[in-house]
Amino acid sequence: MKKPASDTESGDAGQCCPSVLAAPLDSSEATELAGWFQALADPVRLKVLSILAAAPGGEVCVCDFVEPLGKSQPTISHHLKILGEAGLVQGDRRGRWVWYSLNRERLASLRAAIDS
Amino acid sequence: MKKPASDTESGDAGQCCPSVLAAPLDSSEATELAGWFQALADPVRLKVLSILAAAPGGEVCVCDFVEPLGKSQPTISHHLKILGEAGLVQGDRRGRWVWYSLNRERLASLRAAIDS
DNA sequence: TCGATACATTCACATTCGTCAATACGAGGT
DNA sequence: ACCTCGTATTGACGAATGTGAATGTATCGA
Repeated sequence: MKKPASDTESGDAGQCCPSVLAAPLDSSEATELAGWFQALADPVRLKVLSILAAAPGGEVCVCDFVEPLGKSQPTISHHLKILGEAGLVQGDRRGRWVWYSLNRERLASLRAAIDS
Repeated sequence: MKKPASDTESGDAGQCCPSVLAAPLDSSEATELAGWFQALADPVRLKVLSILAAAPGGEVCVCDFVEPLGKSQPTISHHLKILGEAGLVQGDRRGRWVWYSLNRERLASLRAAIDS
């Protein structure tokens, strides 16, 4: 009822990504952020990220995901595509193999989005 | 790889919540984390959190979500339930109204889970 | 007690998602 | 050329999700 209407874009000057806790999100920002979090909302994809984070060279080829994840190769390829579209991982083809690596900047963006 | 690990209680002994980037997640940890992120994977729920974060007293009653979210009251109640089950918000009944507030500790846990 | 108000629950529906079998694509190796 | 291996895509299926109409449950005021 009596909303003080104290919102406004207080200090949102050109930040890197929408923040949940800054000001009321508009629809496009909320949808974009939700898409990124949706990429994290699956145990298989979280395992992919953790395996990538723990990999010595920071890179893991697709074939090395199959056994620890216990999923079929098409399923893993599907999840890698989703993570790639979310900007969380990127693949690099070398010969017959594709090596995936973590995009820690995007992960930091997501962390900043829920920063208090 | 080697990071200063300057965060506060991040001794990996008895940490507060699973971390994506620590070690390869086991299935139960991955499922729990995925459930929390899934609560964030919807634009309506992100808007709920942002409205709560911007509320002057830190509390918003359900009726005040209806207009800014543009969804039906049952739909909003549904989303509040999901956020509550994820531990991200909590409701307090006062008379005919229920005031919801943000659980910033849980949000901090999620932030820590993707901390690099 | 009755009616009105605020919120939660149930139900039904359309859409999306995760999964795998089958298949296609692409890059060596012979 | 072929064939093999690693990866991506397609198609189909069941399961989960977001939504609102209808209904249920409390709480307050008259």
